[in-house]
Amino acid sequence: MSNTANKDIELGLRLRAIRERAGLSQRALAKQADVTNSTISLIESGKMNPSVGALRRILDGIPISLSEFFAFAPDPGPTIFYAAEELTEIGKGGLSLKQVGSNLFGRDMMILKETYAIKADTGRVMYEHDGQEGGVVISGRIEITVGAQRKILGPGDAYYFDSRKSHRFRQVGPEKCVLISACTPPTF
Amino acid sequence: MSNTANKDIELGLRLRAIRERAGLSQRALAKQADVTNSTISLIESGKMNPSVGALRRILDGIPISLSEFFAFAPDPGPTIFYAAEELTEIGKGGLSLKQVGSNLFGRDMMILKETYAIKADTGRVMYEHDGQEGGVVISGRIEITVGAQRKILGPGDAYYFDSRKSHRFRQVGPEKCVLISACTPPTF
DNA sequence: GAAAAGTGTTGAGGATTCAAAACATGTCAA
DNA sequence: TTGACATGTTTTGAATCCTCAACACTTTTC
Repeated sequence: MSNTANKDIELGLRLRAIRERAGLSQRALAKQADVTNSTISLIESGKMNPSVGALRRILDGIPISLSEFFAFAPDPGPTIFYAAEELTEIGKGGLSLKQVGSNLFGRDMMILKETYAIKADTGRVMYEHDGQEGGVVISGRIEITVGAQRKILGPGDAYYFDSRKSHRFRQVGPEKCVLISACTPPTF
Repeated sequence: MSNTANKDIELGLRLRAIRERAGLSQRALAKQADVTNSTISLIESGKMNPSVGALRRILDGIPISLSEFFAFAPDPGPTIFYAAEELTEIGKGGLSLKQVGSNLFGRDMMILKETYAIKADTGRVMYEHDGQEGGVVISGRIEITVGAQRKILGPGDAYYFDSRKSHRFRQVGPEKCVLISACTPPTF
């Protein structure tokens, strides 16, 4: 028994939870996974530290990816959903910025629905702040300048850049532009 | 040598890429990870199928989580703009996930355009990962379950929650559902 | 009720992992 | 060159995984 015994148990319980959620018995899973039932039993009871290969075969039989497996866990909680009318408007001028929730508490990101009116422009002054930002254009067209690069994006196009680069957004074309963006951290 | 040899190599190359990106030698990582350098060498050259415990110790020394490790896709790119066709498709089944840029490294966020076909469902298995996620619905309707809470969202509605809560997305209604989401972190 | 088939949980043994230390390069400084 | 130190690779042996098989128990079937 090594110093990783507790980790083994944690891993075992995780496997058991997922297997049971999938409605499989140890033997049924073993058959699909090309592993013996004893292996699964030992893993689930924390008495064995499986090889990655064995675990992979087992998870393939569920099926679930290794990445998903190690990310899985059960847990419940607080304020989550926002109706369209509830998005808080923080824009000004020809630029409407609708924020998902408040930016203040314990948020790692700010998510915005941005609507640029005809010729709306974040201005000649380029913004620079810590963090990163990205988004996807929903409708209309917008010209984005990041550092020395400039591009016009249309519906479905997207962007992602480090916010420390100077950047500017400018609506172009005959139609207002809507995009969904996210930025981190939520500092202003 | 088993039938998982190619998988072993894949895993080894993955480890090597991440280790080198972290600027660590095999011995340096071995010391931090409380593993011997030979173990790392054998894994990287695909001659050994490590135990989960060993791999965990090694990744702790980098550090990177198991989930991140298995989610990592070697694909660099300082790109800023992405044409609609260039968004990388990472979904499966009735669920289309189009990612703005490709994976983890140096990114604080992942931004997705998610398209749920009729009755598409992320499944009963609930996911957990560190970080937070949020999004805005563009069209269609979707039922989102987060922990004990459940709600149906339509165009313009939004959500934001801690990713450690178990969550599930399920398309409802007669029309496919499109939403833009962001999640954090692909941390390091 | 007894047989049959299901469940998860143990031992024994061959196969594999993993640590320790040697091996094989290559680089840098004297 | 020579030595000192870095890199990744390989060998050897003890520890561990993993299979096969049997075990103990519950549920289903006749």
